[in-house]
Amino acid sequence: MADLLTKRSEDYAKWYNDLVLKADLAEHSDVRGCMVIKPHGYAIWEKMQRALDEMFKATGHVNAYFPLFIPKSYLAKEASHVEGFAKECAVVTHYRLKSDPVHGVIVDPEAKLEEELIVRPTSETIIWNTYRGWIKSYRDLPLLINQWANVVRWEMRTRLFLRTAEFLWQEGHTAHATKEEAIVETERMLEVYRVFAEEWLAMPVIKGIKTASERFAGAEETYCIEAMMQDGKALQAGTSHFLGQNFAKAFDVLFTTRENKQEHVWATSWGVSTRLMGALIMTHSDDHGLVLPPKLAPVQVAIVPIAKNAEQMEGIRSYITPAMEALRAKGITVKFDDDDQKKPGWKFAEYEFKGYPVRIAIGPRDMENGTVEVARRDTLEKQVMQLTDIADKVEHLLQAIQDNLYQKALALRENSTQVVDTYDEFKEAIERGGFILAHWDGTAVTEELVKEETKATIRCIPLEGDGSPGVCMVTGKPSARRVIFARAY
RNA sequence: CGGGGUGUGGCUCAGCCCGGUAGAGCGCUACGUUCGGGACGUAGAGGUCGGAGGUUCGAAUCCUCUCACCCCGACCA
Repeated sequence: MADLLTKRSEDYAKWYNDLVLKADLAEHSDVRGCMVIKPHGYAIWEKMQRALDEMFKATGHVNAYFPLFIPKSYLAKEASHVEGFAKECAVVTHYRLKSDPVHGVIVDPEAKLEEELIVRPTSETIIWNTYRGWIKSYRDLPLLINQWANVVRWEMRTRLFLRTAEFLWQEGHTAHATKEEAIVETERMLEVYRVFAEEWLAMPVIKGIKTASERFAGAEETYCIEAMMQDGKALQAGTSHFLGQNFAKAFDVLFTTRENKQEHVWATSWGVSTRLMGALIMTHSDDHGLVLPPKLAPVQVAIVPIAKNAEQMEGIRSYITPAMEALRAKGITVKFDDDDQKKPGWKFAEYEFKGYPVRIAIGPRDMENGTVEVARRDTLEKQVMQLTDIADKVEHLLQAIQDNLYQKALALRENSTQVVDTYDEFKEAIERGGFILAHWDGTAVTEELVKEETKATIRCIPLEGDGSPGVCMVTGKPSARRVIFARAY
């Protein structure tokens, strides 16, 4: 069965594509750059959504929904925002088709829109245009809103989950009375993302700030969490932006202060997308298929009965039912696979490939011995356990798997992080891959030079870790602290 | 948007150079034997060869155009 999947060591990109397709996570649609997210993939996304949504609610946010279509003129109101997104917008120019003897249907030339609409690449503009009507006084602030939505960015090159023309995400958009409060919000949501990445995805991340060239179009400051994939490349897993008063000024959003003065509000926005699915896959999965952290697995425990006939099947069912009930009482999701069309061996391979964290097999031998066979996906270890207290044992095992995945990913990142002081060392280090901590003089010129010569970009200026000053590895000019360079997705 | 590649049953591909009316494996259907790591046997079903035009007695095969997808570059959550 190993030949189902390209090995990571042979071709990492192909391994990823094969895995996404064969684990039934997603497939390409007939529309270029777009994907169909299949039930197994979507179930994982739903678990991410639920966990994040609860975290947003717990930090005082509420959900709303803003339109897919945005008047073209809105985009033009914030200068750097236009520049960032204009090149990749889908535009709606007509609102009607008509039948045509040759082509079936054609766009009705009579139905041209007076003002063309763009399909949102992100919603800052329409949201801030709306907020103008909602915010009049400091009493209306802060305004803490999130939306779950799809957005479209017409990308040249796409990859399932990592970069698609249409993707699903959440975007938070908040308004505040003061700069300080907006920055606190930006940092708070970044921390929410860190906790989510580490505790749910079991994916260690580094919190940092983007350089000016990597900053979100329209932001004063872009914060991010950066993760390292198994091939040593960096992946931006989430961003949180301090937008200053840029959008408030562009859309005229003023509020009356306590002192009865008119001021522009301060804004943030933050988002994570279905790209996290790609991050999840590339952080944990192996040559045997998908590996899911238990907290995000749609089904945590698959139970495979080994039965020759319906009678044995029922015997096994009643043997294991108390344990299943005990597991479910703990909130653990369990599937008893009584499909008699498929053989146990087939099921083993299938659950392994699709990343079910724990598999329990029960056959006649176990029935005699009062045991079950428990297999864990992360290490592929199998052991025979007494049925007694099996729910407790599995609960602990799930936790152990969650922890192990995080620790393994952390160890990989630490082993693949290099500290260098000279540009020559850097050029060698970047070929080995991983994160490189090096001093940088803070200029876009140096950043661009490194990018051109090595294809490595500054992933972020870390918020934590060694913050001691030094000199730039390229120019020798003063550097405030080491930054993270890497090749990135 | 440049450079390369591929389109043939559901999937992976052979056939194309050198034209003669489409094949394999997997999957699928039925029946039987099986069932502790993707079982086996027997019998079946399933294809406008991406699309359009052309050459020819005859095109999956040759020519022209076109569409889609994949990989590599320039741009990006």
